[in-house]
Amino acid sequence: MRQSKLFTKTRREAPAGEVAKNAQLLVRAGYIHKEMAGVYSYLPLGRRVLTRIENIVREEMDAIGGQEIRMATLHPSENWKTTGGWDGVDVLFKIQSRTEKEYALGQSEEEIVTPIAQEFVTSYKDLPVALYQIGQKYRDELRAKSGIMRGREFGMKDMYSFHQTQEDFERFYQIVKDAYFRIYKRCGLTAKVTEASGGNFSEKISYEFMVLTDAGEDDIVFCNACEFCANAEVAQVKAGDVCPRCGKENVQAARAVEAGNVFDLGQKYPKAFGFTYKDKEGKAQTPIMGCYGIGTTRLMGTLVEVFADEKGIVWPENVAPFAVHLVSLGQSGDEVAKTADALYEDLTKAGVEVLYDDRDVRAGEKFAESDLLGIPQRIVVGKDAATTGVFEVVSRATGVATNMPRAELLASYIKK
RNA sequence: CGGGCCGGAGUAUGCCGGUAGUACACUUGCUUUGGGAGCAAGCAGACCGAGUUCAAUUCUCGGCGGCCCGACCA
Repeated sequence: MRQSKLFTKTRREAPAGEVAKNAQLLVRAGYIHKEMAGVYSYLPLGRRVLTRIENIVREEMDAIGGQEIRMATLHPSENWKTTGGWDGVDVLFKIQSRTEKEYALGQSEEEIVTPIAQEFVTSYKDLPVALYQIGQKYRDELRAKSGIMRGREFGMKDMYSFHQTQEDFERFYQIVKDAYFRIYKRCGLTAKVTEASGGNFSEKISYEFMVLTDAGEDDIVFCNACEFCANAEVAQVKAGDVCPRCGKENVQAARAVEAGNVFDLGQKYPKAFGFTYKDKEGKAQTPIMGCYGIGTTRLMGTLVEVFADEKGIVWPENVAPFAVHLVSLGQSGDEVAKTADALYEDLTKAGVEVLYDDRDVRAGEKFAESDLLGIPQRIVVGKDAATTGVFEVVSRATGVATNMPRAELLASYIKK
């Protein structure tokens, strides 16, 4: 992609009154556009990052047998009235058509997925099954805040599983948990899982996946030697105490952001819809249900919060909008520009995703913008590169620069 | 939902009861070219409603919108 053709521009100044680092940087760098409080559009750069995050989530969900579907986000009010959510869920957006028919906007999809499953799951042979989607969610938050971390419209992966027994749900939960940890790891994050109450959502327990970052809203305590982790508000121990589970190490405290959750829904929704299947004896049974969420847009905001430095965004390799930022310091038509053009062609042919800054602007502006955009690797093409064929490769995260001859540079990408 | 602050060119801001000024961005020209350049010219602005006043962008009230703190948070 040639930067001269890229839609959007960077800004020098952060938008007024925007305090959240993720929103400041993503708006300044031209990744997102704010529509209103808690609602953002994703511009080409932002959409690329979000797609990469979604693809990581998609791969991991597919790998554990999840089947991707696409559910409606405009919901019939009847489904919500059936489960009690119409009056019971305060963040539910309710809308009315011009003929005064009522609808809800999806803030979660139990009310849709349960009747879908009901139609196709009629036998114990159809279980277990896990359905998921990646899409928009709408929540009527009283106060949207923290940029894309807590909006009224946001992206989420939500998966729903149905099982014959509680044991089978527990088995599947362990599989999902491992997949979640792989997702966070691939995004460069460290996560812990806590047990929490299910809120008004479920009388059963729920699990929250917490990513360690000072930008979080929750305080947690955890153990490095075992899986112990709890919300500090309800924990029986505090930092420095011996771990209550393994006794091997002392508990640590940290700030964290909730980046995923799992709810043991029991039979609440199947019961509400009268969803049963026939067991081996031909008797009607009600399935056990679980749901599993990961906020994709929140994950994107978390990555900005965790990795950004004073110069701008720093993307982990696996989610960056481009792998390489090729910065030409030449002016269109000169030898430097021709050298950069040729390298751009070769890298693109090699399958490398390159953002090529081919604009006729000054070097300082290009470097400042490059730092702001946060692409992991920068290749600088200056006078030296044009004459010697040696290119300067700089890591955005570490700032370390290395000089590589053209052939070696190309080979390093072909290996990958 | 309770409390606070705010609302002006595309963006960010200074001053002000009576010519709305500056910077960046954008357009044109010249110079410059390895860390957000310089000069010159140009384009472009008061959220809505009511009230006070000779006169309101400025003061008052209401609405709408934004941000922050708290509460809330599937």
